[in-house]
Amino acid sequence: MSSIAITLPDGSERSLKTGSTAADLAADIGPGLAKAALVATINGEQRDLDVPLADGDSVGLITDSSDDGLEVLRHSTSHVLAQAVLALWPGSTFAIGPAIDDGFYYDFDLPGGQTFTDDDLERIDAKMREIIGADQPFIRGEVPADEGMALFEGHKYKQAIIERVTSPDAALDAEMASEVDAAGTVSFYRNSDDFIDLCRGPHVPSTGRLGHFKLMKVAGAYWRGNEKEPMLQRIYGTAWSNKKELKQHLHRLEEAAKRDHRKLANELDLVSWPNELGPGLAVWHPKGALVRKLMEDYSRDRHEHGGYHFAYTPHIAKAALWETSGHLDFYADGMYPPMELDGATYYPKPMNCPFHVMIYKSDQRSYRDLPLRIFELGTVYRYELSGAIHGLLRSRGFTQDDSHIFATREMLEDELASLLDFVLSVLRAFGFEDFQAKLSTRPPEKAVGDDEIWDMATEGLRAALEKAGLDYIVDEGGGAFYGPKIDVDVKDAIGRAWQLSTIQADFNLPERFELEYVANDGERKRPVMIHRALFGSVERFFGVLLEHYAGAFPVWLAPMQVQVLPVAEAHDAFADTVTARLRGLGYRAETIAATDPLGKRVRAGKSNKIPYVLVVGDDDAANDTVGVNARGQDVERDVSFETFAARLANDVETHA
RNA sequence: GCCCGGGUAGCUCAGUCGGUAGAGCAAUUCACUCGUAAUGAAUAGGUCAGGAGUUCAAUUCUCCUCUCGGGCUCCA
Repeated sequence: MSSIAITLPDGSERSLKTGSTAADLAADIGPGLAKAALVATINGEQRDLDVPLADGDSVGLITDSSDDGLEVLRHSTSHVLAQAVLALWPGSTFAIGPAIDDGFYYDFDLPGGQTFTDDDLERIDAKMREIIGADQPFIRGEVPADEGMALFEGHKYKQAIIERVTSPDAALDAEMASEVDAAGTVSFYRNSDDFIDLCRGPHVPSTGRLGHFKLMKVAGAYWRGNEKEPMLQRIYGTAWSNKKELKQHLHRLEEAAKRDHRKLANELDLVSWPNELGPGLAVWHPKGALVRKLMEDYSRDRHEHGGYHFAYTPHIAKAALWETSGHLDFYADGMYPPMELDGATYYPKPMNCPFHVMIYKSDQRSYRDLPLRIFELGTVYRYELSGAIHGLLRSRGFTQDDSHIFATREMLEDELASLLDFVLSVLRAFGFEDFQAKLSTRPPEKAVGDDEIWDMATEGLRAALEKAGLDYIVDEGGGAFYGPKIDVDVKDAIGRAWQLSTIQADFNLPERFELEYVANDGERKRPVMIHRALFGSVERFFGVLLEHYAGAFPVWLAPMQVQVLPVAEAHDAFADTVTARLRGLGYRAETIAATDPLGKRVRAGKSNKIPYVLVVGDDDAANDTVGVNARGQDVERDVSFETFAARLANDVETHA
């Protein structure tokens, strides 16, 4: 047979000469595609373009306009990074280098424990561009494992990978999966006489296809992600199909940096982290505290109307409580150390749950009392690793909007459904519209509770998600040992996902604390507990809101809602009456007296992201009007006070 | 906790190849009284994160500590 038939993704067939490769197919279809194609899918599997095709193959061509193509491009760029580093640091060795979101990384071990500095990135970048300029082909080879070991003589991490993936019971981890095939043979790619890398592939045909990349940063990373293993030197980069995409990505990073809540907290005078306090401990300045109070007030109001009972509990408790709860057994590392006094040992609380359990236990409970919903804004202290601390998003002292719901098994499903509705409703009130949920089910080992209750709770959570019409993924076996859970992520204004709310069933604490209620048949039964945090932590939620709104809080949350600017000193008195009237209506308003020029005061108001900056002059004093500068909008002159007040009222009412 | 990089005025930063520091903004005072994103001038403000070492001399070099940032790990 001198020709083969190939099926294309659209179902059409194409006839090619025997021995043709995927690259030939691309060329046959058109020169544009020949240039753009990076890899092929052959019968559903990604392969290099130089792979010969067989009669009857289904073949698709992947370009850099697809996610798959970008991934290949990034993976190939990581190889070029490795080649550059190995060339520049003789004696260095390399571990793994996968594609990741937006880019790639590669882990290295430099001789003599050397480390990269930021300056090294420039040298590496230059070397990489040299390699790309040389347009070296990526040539695949395959050898048995033992030959592979010889091929990577002196490269212990590569050898470890070969051993790992070719051992019969190799549990392939995801990171290594991109390195090799687990079929007793290993594949590698040769770019030049000096460089080969263990790799499953596929790769772009040659290094000349690459180039729109930027090395971003140097970081330490443990070999195999295990803190017991050696620390390797990781270089991160970003790579795109063209210059414009790369530029846009860098621009997005800049925009995200502008929204950094730590930067905004400083600029807007909301929160600070004095070194004197210690890592992960913040002080809330008046403006930040005001926003937080508004958030908390809103939360309390919703909970009050949602059938919750408020509670307050202490910040410390004796060791016995934490022994019963189990925290000292499995969470001691995360707890602040104990305080000894009066012959007893006290711990700061890392969680509120045991206290709410105490409230439950303070009385004999009937099924008629259930569900019992306890709510507290409870401040907890956790000893987070110093390197894990991140502004308000991860701190050592924070306030959970913590609810514990005690219910019977029979009530579980309805309760979970209404809880989820409640959570979503409150999140929407804060301007979040886009949600993604995760349902985590029973872990394969070590779980408490019988099958029946796990099923009931898991199905209850699933039903709640279905009923709410929420997108969700299932993390099989991802639940805690004490019960299944739902985590809710929200997407912010620039598309980043934040995990905020959680609803967790708990079969463990009711056992440990021997909780009971009297059922309608007089029997004593064990209730189920549900942990539910909505903001997660007030501090973290505040940080997320700050980034979501880029500091421009909606009117109902803005620490200062209106500034009134008299044009000149002659108008100070009228400005004061406008301010006083607004305050009388319950708004947060202030006059900025005419000591500075108007332009300067307008600018300051805008910089502080004040929702409304009003300017009042002669005309306004005469006609009881104001000049309205709404944040982000053009000036409106001669607006009557009443019209403006109605607009404010509407903004606050609708949370606009 | 681990790897890398930082810490200079309230803020954003410059600077000193070792001779104890500078700008802009902010603050204060004075003048200007102004209809929409920075009026002008003057003044004040710093143990150059802290400690130790080397040196005639350290903010600068070295070491340690604290702390911040980026990652890793962790977040039952």
